[in-house]
Amino acid sequence: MTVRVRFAPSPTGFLHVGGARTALYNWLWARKNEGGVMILRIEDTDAERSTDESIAQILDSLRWLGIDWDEGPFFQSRRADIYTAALKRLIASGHAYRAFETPEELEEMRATAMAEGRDPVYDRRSLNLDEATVQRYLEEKRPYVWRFKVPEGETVVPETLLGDAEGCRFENARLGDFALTRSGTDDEWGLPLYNFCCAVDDADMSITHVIRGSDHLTNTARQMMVLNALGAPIPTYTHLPLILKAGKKMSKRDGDADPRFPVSVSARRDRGYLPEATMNFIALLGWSLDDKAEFFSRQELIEAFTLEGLSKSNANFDEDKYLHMNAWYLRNLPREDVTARVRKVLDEAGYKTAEHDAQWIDTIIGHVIERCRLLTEFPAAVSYFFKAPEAFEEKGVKKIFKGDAAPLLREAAAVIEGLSPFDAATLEAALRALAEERGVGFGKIAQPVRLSVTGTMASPGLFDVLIGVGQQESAARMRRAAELIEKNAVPTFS
RNA sequence: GACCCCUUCGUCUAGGCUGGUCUAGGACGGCGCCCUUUCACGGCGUAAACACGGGUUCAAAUCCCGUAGGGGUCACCA
Repeated sequence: MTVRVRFAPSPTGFLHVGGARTALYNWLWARKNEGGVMILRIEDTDAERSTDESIAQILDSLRWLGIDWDEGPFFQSRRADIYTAALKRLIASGHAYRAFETPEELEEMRATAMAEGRDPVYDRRSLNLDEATVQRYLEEKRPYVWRFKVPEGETVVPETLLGDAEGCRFENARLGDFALTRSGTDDEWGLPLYNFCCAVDDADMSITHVIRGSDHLTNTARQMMVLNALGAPIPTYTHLPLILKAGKKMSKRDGDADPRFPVSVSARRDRGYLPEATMNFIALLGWSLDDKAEFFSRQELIEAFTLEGLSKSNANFDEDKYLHMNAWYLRNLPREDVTARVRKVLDEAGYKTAEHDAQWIDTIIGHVIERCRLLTEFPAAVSYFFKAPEAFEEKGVKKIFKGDAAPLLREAAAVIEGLSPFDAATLEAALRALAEERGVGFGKIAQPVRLSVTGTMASPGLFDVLIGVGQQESAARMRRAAELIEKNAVPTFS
């Protein structure tokens, strides 16, 4: 049997990491199985909340992650005929009936049921309406919804992950006669609702495996009842544990409130996360291969992925681990690949990398690469290679720009200026010689030099920095720093 | 509240189906050491968990029951 899966987002906001993981697992399952088909279905039956902008952003995020699809995107909003036909079949077979209650009546019904300790489900009052009353209501043009008449007994959701050997069981009556459509009249059919469309589409698209968040578990029982009523085959279901944020379900409503920890995929991209790291990290939130494997390329993920490897319990989103993984990819992806992406970020930050020697750009990126965890950290990290620091780290100035730092800097500048060739070995020998000559440890020279050239106390190896900055420029910066120290006018930042 | 689901280090997890090889392994984070001109990277080491209570068994993290805790769902949203 060919595997057919779908990712079915509702375009009511951006794609968040939970949705991305659902998409990923479906995609992996399709790609892993010979001939597997990934379908993208946009569940936009809620015209009020669905937006074109969301659709664009969701597709964009999926593409960025490298998750592609074989069929679709299909839009439920354009499949009205299919749902109408299915509804007619349900009506004809006695599985659907009109319900005339107003929202207020339903609200009251729920409140009463709760107060009496019953389940807050629809009490079927319209089901028991006699024919004459129904006719009268219709003539009065009273709006109504079509409700699904749940059968007696129970529904056992065939679950690959949760529940017991058979799956998860639900008592149909407790699920209630849910609405299939929004309210309308005979002149104008009400628009179909989620549980109905979803079931119809899963059948219509011959979906074999439904992989989605476990927040849908109770919906699945409803959808199965519709599938059964339609005589459609039942796919197997896999309800994924949820990704928790601060212990609670991660939702679009959380938004990107905290800019440091956004939940949307696009905001993560903007923050400087790599798609490779994102995919890898997300894959491991609820799935694992064994007790060793951590890093998976796209292809390795496809090969390793199994439904058995899924975890049953909810997972917390660990920012540190995500960051760590991103840093790993920065260091381990092919260098030219990373360089290209970093150049883009640098250009966006105004560095105009095309105006510099490509080899030089690549070299300085190499110098800071293991000090950056996000693409967005690069502009600040390479700043002193492009321009002299305007201010110096306050802590460093206090600690290092003191004593005989200024004369030492002037001497070091003179040494550096006269060097030929200007390479790491020569530089090191000369600077060490100077330290020895002055009877100080190498750090006494290295630290002021670093601070004067970069403005900070932390940097890549000193010789790399000096070579990257350039012979004359380095010497000039050191002299300028000496001057500032002597005038006691070093501009600082903290 | 009702229903459903889940429960191994702070976090993500391996192991659980097929009880003994688990004095519970890995990773992130923490701490310490090494490398070292700083910061990183890297290396080494270390603290840290089977929710609790009963069973079953020669033997339970693994099987059963109960309790507790957590999560999800209870729309004419998806």
